[in-house]
Amino acid sequence: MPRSEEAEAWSNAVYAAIQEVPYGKVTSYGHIALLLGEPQRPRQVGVCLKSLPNAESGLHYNSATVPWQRVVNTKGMISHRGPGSAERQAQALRLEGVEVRSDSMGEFHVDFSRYGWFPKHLPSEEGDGESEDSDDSE
DNA sequence: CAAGTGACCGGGG
DNA sequence: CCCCCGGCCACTT
Repeated sequence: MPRSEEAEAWSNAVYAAIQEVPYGKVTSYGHIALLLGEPQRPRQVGVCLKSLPNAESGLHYNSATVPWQRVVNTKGMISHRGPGSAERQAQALRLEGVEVRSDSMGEFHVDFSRYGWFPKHLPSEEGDGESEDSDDSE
């Protein structure tokens, strides 16, 4: 559990932001941090997910209400943090219709050009042929 | 209390 | 394209 109010506020913000990720879409830790106005702290986003309570916890934010599976790293890959954890995440995404393919190295990969959700794009990067991310109109 | 680690990211070599 | 390094900050040893 968080040690301070500030830490709890941060984790709550992280969970709320992740809930904004649409069903069947994925985003990155870094982008969640960006949405929270803290682009320099993608690691803290992961820390919060690590401490995400179980569905049985009874808390408002838990593994059943927060789509933790929709967050991967900036390379679109799922890192193996624990035994079977990556497979669990991959499976959860597949149930949402997200195509997750595994390479020979046992790592799972998602195609951002098809399932990526990045509502905020950095300025000063415009004009070049980036024919992706058409910003869904909900 | 100090040092190490990590569900990460971007830049430089 | 791959590897290494600094930064960030909570949590662990």
